[in-house]
Amino acid sequence: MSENDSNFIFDFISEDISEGGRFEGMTVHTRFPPEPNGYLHIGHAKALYIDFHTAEKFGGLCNLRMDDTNPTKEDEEYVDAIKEDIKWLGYDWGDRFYYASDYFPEMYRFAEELITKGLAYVCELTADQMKEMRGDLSNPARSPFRDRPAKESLDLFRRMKEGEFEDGRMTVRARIDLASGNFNMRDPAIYRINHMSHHQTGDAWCIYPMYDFAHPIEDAMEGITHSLCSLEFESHRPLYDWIIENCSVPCKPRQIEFARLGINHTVLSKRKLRNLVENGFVSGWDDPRMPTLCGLRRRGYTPASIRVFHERNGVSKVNSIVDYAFLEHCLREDLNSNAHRVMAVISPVKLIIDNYPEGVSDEFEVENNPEKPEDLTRKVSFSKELWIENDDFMEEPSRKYFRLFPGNEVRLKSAYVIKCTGFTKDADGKVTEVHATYDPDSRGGNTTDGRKIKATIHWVDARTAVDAQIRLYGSLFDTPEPDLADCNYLEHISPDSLNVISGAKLEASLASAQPAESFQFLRLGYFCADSIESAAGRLVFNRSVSLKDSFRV
RNA sequence: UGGGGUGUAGCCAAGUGGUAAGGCACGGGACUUUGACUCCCGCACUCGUAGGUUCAAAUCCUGCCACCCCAGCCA
Repeated sequence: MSENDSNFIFDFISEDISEGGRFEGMTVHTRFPPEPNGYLHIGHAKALYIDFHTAEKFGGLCNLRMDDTNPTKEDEEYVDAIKEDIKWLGYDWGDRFYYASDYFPEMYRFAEELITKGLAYVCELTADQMKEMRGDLSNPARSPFRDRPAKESLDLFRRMKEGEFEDGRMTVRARIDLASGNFNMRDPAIYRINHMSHHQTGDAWCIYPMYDFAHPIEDAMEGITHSLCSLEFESHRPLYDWIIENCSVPCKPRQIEFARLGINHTVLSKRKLRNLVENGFVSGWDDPRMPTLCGLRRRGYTPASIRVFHERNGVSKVNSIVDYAFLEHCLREDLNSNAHRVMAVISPVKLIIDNYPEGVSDEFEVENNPEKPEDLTRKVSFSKELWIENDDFMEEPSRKYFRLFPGNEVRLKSAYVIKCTGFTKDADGKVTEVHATYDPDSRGGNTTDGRKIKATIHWVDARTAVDAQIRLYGSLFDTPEPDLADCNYLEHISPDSLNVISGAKLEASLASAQPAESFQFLRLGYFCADSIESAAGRLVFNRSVSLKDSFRV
């Protein structure tokens, strides 16, 4: 784990499980409770990291639970996607996979218990009336049904469950404090009527529990000791505790809140992301421009890089916006030490080695990763005609340019030292071919007379090169913080956030690259094999570029 | 205006009465079979702010300021 693996949550938990603490001698148990109404994004990965890592830290367990108490917004499609993304990220919930809906029967009984104790009642205020009677900062809320006898509420609640009433006709409300400064305590609704088929329970229920009532019960049913959630639930904690205190649940979990993640240039709102998908601004939840886990996966992000990103960002209660550059740093670091390096020429120009025999092919052993000799080498073919990067040649070298220009020597990575002898241009003055001679004694790239070669460039054999399209992905958004701006964020989608470059040349070894396999390309950054087009041999690669280098204005 | 939170560098973040860790970004240098990577060096006399307590305060006390969350039958 990271160098500084401590945070305020750990401090609370340590205290809780030590002598005299509320969970003395107990095993720490956490849970990750997504609502299956969208795909997981990098922000959820922070919660995943916190939930799973915290459990692990204390030798405990973390459950995966679908928080599916509102069938209106949820769908089975998301359940599978969420599980897949969590597995990909590398977290394991073992056999502890649950649905909040598993506990609907218990929740119903706890609601009955509250009513029986006079701590809840059936309220017939409409949504609008309830809003009107909610009160304000200086006036308490009201409800004419608050003192309804328990027997009557119990009867109505049963009839609600039997489907006797239409949607919205009545609710069950916890009887707490209509004058509380905390609006969540002003007799919050705990059950509502919704005649809708649920993706797990079908038509078994037409009343569904509200989050504030359901969540503490879900946690308690699973023996969760620490219910970690984001800051916006801080003012719900008194209600969480009230439910735990007044229902005869099997354990008393403690809720601890942490700040959620913000990343600049990045929208992390499920609602907005869904909007992008549904309106066709992107190709889907896994469009590589999306901050979803599946999008990042296609973009070439490795699970380790995302985990490390959150690990190093730390956990606090400060609403913070992390630089996107930090995420990129975490990826580069991982790729640099773990990904195979390959050669690709994005903007090719032909290099002809005039003194190299025609029709002859040679092969060079190139290390896959200089930092990891155990990753061995691959063979790269070489011949008289090669492709090199357009900007590795200059007709008139500028100051401090030490790559290829007439008269200059340069090393072809792992191959030979060559000397530029000339070039040809077309009618438009564009360089079409660069000519050079090679030093036959420099096989492998080392000179025999000890002369120093200042620059090394990458290349691809023209005879075996694979043609490719490179997709350049920039940020989807141009404003620094579209997520924070209360404006029409769709207006801020950068029209150039996707740019396709054709005619790139790749090393032949990439012909068999697997989708979503990540490579590091010498000098060019990092790539991910995204998909292989049906047209034979055409690979499509994503190239992630850092924002400052991107082509955006 | 009620309740709940948070303020340490451009961005994260440690720090819990003993004289401001670390990372990103940035600037400089060394090295290099890629100008990448790696490695060095630099980057807060001061912790939102004003006072107070103390030999000593980012840490304790008081006032003020700024920002975030809460009045869904969403989660």
